[in-house]
Amino acid sequence: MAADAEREGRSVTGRALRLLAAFDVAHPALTLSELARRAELPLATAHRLAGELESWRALERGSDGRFRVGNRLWEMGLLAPVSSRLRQVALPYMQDLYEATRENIHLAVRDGFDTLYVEKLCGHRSVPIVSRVGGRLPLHATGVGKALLAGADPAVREGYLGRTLPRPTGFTLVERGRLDRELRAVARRGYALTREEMTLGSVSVAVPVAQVGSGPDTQGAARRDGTGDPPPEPAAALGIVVRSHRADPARLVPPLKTAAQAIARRLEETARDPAPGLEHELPPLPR
Amino acid sequence: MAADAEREGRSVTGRALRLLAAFDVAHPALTLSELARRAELPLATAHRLAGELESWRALERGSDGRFRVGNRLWEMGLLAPVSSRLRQVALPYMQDLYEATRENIHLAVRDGFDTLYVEKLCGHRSVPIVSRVGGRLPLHATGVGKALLAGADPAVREGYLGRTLPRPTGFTLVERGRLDRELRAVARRGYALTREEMTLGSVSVAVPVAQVGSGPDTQGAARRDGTGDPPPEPAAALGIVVRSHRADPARLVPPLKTAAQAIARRLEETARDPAPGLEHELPPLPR
DNA sequence: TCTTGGCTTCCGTTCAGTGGAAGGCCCCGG
DNA sequence: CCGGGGCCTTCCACTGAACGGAAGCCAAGA
Repeated sequence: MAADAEREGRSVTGRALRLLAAFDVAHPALTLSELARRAELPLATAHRLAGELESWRALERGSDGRFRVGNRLWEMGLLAPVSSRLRQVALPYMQDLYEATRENIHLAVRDGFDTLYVEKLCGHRSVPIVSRVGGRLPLHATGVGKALLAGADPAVREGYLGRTLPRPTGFTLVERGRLDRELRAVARRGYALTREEMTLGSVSVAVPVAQVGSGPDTQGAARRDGTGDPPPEPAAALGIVVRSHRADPARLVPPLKTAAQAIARRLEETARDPAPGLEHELPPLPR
Repeated sequence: MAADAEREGRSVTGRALRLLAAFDVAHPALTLSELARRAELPLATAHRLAGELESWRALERGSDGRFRVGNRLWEMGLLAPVSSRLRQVALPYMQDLYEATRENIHLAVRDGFDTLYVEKLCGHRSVPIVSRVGGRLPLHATGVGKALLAGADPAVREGYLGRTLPRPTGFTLVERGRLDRELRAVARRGYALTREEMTLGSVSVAVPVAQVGSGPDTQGAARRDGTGDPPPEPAAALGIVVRSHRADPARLVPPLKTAAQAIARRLEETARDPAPGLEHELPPLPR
């Protein structure tokens, strides 16, 4: 740890990124001193680096003197594949699902040991829900999370199950054996069902969105041979959250599967073609 | 320029940010060499820095060896106020507008001399449109842009009008005098109307979302006195884009104004209260 | 008035960052 | 089969950019 701490912040880039990482949902705006404290940097250093980040508009400084994440960084972030490809492709299908059900529709990916929420549609009428776009929740307690974990690389599943898992409600499965069995069932069935395992009163149904042949050239050809590579981890998971007293959530599975398949297909298609129309973009140089 | 170029990339932070800035909509995935060329950095330097950014998950490297913007950066970006406050607050009202009209609903802010699109709702049925969340378009050619420019600081308006303006269609107003008159009219009316000035066949209507008293303590008190500070620049603009043959787009103004007012009010309210519920967030330390 | 806490600037020291060069890999064309 | 041209990676001696302690400024509060 001493060695790690030694290594981590030693590089300039590292220090700069530590400044950025000092922001989170609970602290979206920080004074210089707070920033320095949270990033564990000397004030003078934080001042210089934050100033530099500001001049590049990675940070912005409000009239109150506080630093916030800058529009430039937000713009950059939108270029991440989760947003610019996955979200883009999935959105119309998610909207169809929303309009048909008027419930919370979720799109998530696995990021390390977390469910990372990529998009969420909800109206006034939907169950209020803890998820947040860009937010994280444990994999084992959410519908989309179980769908992702069930399809994940065995090594990842092992690693996940080998830890002490948080237990948001009394219904959350945390014992290794039961959770493992549940995940196998999810994999077999092709969908995950979660009953109040994250939030009391909420039930969720989720299906994986299949990863297409990873290369850009596996097109119509018969998937290798019958044998082969273990099935690739799902690209994402698509889920719906409803009130627990709603009749038969399993009824939602077929439309979910249809949408997931369509998304997977479109993901594969768009993996090939070049770039969409470019416009009038990212013009101003900083400083 | 020589001096600028000299200054810009000289700092490590600068170099790192140049790497990030090498990505754009048309180039969301870059090989190391492309990255180095686009950032104008020696290959060895780009290699080292990109590796460091990767270890912090600001960049990710695909199985094809290409770098892409990382999920971590995307997550960070979502903490920017445009997304975490403005978008958050505006979204439900935008959805109401969408459900009532089924047309493209836009939320945008001014960023320098550009319209920066913060959110966009559109269904299958809406006019296909050039805007993109996180994308930029000229201020003078779009509905939201004109609403923003009309309310902007006079210095900004001056600066904008003093340049040579792009002319996406034959209907775009680019002569200084006419555009200036148009902007005054927009300010007087309280809404902007754009007829095929950006895209042939599309018309848009937009209203400003008022900036609330900037301090967190101007609450109920009478706005200073009658005299005072020039009216603050709008926080954002809200707009609808429809096909040009649709009857009377001005009919959309009242609902837009209502929504914009509601958004402004909620923005003011949420400016005060502390932080929303924090959860299970940003857990893993890199490397 | 004095204190406290936040912010900014300065400047001499030093060590992290630099980038040319060399080597490995793969693909293509002769 | 070999040579050339992409890519990517690693190495390492030099050097100037980054560091951060310290001092000074300002505003709020006691």
